[in-house]
Amino acid sequence: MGTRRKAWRLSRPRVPARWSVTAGRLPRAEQKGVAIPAGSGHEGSCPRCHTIHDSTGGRDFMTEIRNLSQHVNEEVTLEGWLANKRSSGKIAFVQVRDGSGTAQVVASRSEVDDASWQAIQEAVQESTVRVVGRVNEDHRAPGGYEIHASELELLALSEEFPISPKEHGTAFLMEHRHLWLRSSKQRAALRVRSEVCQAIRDYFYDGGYTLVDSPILTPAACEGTSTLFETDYFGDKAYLSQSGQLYLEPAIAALGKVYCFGPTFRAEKSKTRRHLMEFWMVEPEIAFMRFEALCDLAEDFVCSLVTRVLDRCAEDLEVLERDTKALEAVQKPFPHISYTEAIERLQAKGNPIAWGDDFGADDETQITADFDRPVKISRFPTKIKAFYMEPDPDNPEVVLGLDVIAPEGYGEIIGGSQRIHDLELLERRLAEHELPREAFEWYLDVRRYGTCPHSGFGMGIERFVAWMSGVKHLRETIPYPRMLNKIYP
RNA sequence: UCCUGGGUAGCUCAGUGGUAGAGCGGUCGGCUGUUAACCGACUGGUCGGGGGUUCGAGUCCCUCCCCAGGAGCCA
Repeated sequence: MGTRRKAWRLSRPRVPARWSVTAGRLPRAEQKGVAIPAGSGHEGSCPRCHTIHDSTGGRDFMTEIRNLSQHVNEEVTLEGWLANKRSSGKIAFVQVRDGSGTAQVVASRSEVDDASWQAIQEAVQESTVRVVGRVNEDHRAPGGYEIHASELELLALSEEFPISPKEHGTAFLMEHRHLWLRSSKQRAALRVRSEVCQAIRDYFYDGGYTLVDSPILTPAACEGTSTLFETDYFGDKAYLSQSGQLYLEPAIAALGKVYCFGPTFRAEKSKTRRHLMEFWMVEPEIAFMRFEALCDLAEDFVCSLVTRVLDRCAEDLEVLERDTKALEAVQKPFPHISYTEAIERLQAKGNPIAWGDDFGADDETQITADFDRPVKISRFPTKIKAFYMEPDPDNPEVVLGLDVIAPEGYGEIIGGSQRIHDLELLERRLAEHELPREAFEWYLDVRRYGTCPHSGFGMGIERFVAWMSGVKHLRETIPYPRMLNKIYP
């Protein structure tokens, strides 16, 4: 290491980055101590919080910054990235980020050894460091806790970090997406995403659903409408899945209530803040569920997720400057209007839309503008919806389809329907949509071998996370967005 | 694919026909409680590519490339 260090170009400490300092994250609800069984190889771990014993050198316990409040007046060891540094000659304030939070480290010239002081001078933004010091409560420190360093070791000097303290354009940031992830708002949005995904799994697990993974590589279009990514499958054509729904329907006969949750792909040349080429979708499908129950499920599901995010992501929402009042208003029941009523409402506002037209982005915004929570719209004209949707028994011109539109312009977050369970009708619809019958034989089997009414919906994860986070563009709700003609990094 | 707005220093931008600019960054120096620290000095350019008009083009014209936002489609 010593020889390596000499090879590095020494440079002066950099001026602080503007990245916000989320110091000393308090432990989340689950982060309680875990008992470490003897002989597990982790005997060195702190019994009060998840810490990692550094087995390579038998050094002190390594503490996660989120747990600092549990170590007041104790000496701790931290390893992390230098997020920011300010210096006044004989005293330095170093913000260290370890993934669990950011902590302020205070180093006085008179209290650290020469090597540590030299390391502090040399370390630049995003260098990795090891800090040993005592945890103090101090109102002057962001987060309320700071570490008075006794030692600071420069583990790896960083090259000049491209993301500097002042503003950057989105094009530049997207080129550096892998580095942009380190900034506070990006970290907060990804944590919200993680929480949403966990909440989804918990909701369905607790509800008795079985996870049924649908294939990514499929032989044909699911709905026959979207443009799909094509790939070679040993000489045959295969397509990246745009929905798992069709593969879920056979599974309900085996497992009753099922869901899939994974990436989906659309090759449409959509270039808007509400579209990605690769996005994640969760799709429940339930045997014997009729339309009204589906509407209730979608509503309950959304409310459950919103509550969970408000409950567990308060700190992240603050970093994101999300107005949580708008989310707190999301309570049952959601307004529920028919497609026809939605058209009438739009026309009353002077919108030239006609019955039979599909809603555009502006139309959706106009509809939700009247409400403070998501809006359910149902019973769409048969011809603008997918082939598998069950006709309304009261009016065969419309189908038992449901869209849930998020407020604040985030658009359609849920689309679902009761499915056609009658074999003959489904065969007719396939023909009307000019879909290749032979490719759907397996799908028709669901109706041949003991059919039942059933329903399901799909929810786009990124749109939901964007709505929760108050982020305007979906690209900031997924770690590595795939966008029109853009696949780097 | 179409519509609109852009491309000037590492980054964000100003510059509407006459010497290429600012802030931030970077480098050097100063500062013992900083909060996007601050103060001083220094550093920084194929003005997206090509062609044209002009005594003279970052600026006007043509063309191509790239980026952003939106439309259609959807989650």
